[in-house]
Amino acid sequence: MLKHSKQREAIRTSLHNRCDHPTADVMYREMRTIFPHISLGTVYRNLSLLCDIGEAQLIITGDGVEHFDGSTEPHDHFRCRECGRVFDVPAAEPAGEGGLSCSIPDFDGIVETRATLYTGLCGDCIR
Amino acid sequence: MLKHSKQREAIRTSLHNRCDHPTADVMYREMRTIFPHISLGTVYRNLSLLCDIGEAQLIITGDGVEHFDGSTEPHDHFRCRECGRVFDVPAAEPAGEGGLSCSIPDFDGIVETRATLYTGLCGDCIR
DNA sequence: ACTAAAAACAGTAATGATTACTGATATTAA
DNA sequence: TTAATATCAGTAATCATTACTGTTTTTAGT
Repeated sequence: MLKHSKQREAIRTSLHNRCDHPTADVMYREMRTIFPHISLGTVYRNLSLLCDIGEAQLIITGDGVEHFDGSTEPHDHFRCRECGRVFDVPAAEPAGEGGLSCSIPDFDGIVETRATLYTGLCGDCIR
Repeated sequence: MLKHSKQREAIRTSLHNRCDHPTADVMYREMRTIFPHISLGTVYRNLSLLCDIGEAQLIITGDGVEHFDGSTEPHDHFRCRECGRVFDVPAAEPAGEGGLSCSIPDFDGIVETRATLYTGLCGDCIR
């Protein structure tokens, strides 16, 4: 049974208002401005919980840390290898006509999720 | 300057002959049957080196461990959430006509790599 | 073939992100 | 109001990966 908590509410609100894709540590530092005694474990637990209930999504970019995305709309990501920032990009394929199940030809399993990650140099880092 | 080593050669050969996508630990256990005193650090170092020189590729699946792929042909991956195995699947988009640079519309950066990961249930785990 | 420079090694310690544990506090259904 | 329990803060444990250290192996140049 899920109970309300100020900490979780603040984490969820902040994540939804952000346009970047913060790590748990970044969220922790932001939350400490509101709750000076908040625990890093609380941040991890609630971010994980928000992902479980579909109000956030976990992004693995290969940089060794978990990123969290407040948007659950289907879209892809681009990580700049220079500055490390993660940007949203439009989904490569429209979710319509067949959906994920038809994403892989000649495959006898069930596809539940698809995540596409681009890497390279962002516009800022080229200049 | 790159020097030859028996350990690296064995790691490379084994990785190229495998059809799965082993972790460093799996490779370590296999290599110990050939070199009983091989170090885990040696396995990590050489797997990383093979990736650097383009003879292997690192796959991040979000299961918390690094997987390595002996094939550098462009293709995507599917990870079964039940058994954890990682399968190859054909690349979603042909590499031709424009290549990666044109993968993202209205993007002012440079796209160097694209990795698509599907998750779900494999055929075996459905049954 | 001999030798010296340095690449690679085995073994081990350190790092760092994430998770698990513990006793206290806050929330909520009855 | 109260009892049950979800959540909390604080801290310790876990575990994959990386870094360090002294030794061995490889190889270019003589």
